[in-house]
Amino acid sequence: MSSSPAPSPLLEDQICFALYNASRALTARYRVLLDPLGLTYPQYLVLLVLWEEGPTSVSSLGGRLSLDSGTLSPLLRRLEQAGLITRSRQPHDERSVLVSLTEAGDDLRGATGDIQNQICGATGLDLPEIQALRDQVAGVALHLRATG
Amino acid sequence: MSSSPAPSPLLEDQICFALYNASRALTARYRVLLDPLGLTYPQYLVLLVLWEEGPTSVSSLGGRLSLDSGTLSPLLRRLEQAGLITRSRQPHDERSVLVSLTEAGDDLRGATGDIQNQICGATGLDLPEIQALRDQVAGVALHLRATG
DNA sequence: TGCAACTGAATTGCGCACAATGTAGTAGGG
DNA sequence: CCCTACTACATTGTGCGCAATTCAGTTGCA
Repeated sequence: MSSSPAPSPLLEDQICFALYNASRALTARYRVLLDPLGLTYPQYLVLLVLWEEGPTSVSSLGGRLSLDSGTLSPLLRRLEQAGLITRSRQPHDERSVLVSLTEAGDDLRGATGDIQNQICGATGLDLPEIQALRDQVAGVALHLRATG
Repeated sequence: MSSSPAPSPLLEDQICFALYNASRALTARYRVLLDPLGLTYPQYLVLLVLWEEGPTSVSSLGGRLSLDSGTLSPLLRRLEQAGLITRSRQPHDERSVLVSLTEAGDDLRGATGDIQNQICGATGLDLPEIQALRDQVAGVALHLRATG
């Protein structure tokens, strides 16, 4: 008590560790479900955007997912090699790359139908709780990105 | 409406993406604060445990942080090369490696004192809100890991 | 028109995460 | 005392995540 070793915060007290830990735990649950489809979790997120929006530029994907080309370029290359997407330069602007689903990529949508239910069940929360927590967490992320 | 392209969930509706995104956003804020100290965020977490517990085995660190030796071994090697920790085999069990802070590693504790306040401020929440959110998120992580 | 500034992707380098494997050390049963 | 099983850690390989750089293509302006 005399030299007071400074009050460094306990690990479990930190919101940051809670988010970091929960995010990894959730990704691990997704891994079990996505592995049979040959997908990783970030790849699945990219497909979600493509299923929702149709053909999308790399920069637009990056905007939705907050990922830069350093992450997306190799990820998209692997999806292309897997035959799930195609990449083509936009005619009116050769700098921009348009990412489109192949038929195989579109067909995967059906195979992922039940994943969401299983994940929600694994959280141990009911749907209103999940939605409330999601909105709170999304609000924090928005505030962090906006004031960065 | 005729062929019903299947109801794949919207990205923003997903609790998983919210956690994934918030975790990365928070790590990005830490990066700005930790970079001047030559630390990464996972390295900072390891130091938090060592400041709290004192000399700790690799497996104990892994238990606290939910990280395996594949992640911790190279991370600890970098902390050792930076002169912040030492690693030594336990005399009574040569399999176990005891991780201890050097004086430089212990001194870093003081330099990290204000980080926590700055991070809390960056979330846009007040302290009770942060604590409530932290407990909810930690509960989800616990449930996910326990039922995995 | 020519050229500087800008933009969108790709590449490079480094540090996690994590599965799978390897290895040294320990413990326990015969 | 062996021999097997087990444990703790290290290593290898793959895929993010992100900063920094490069490069082709575009835009704007003198």
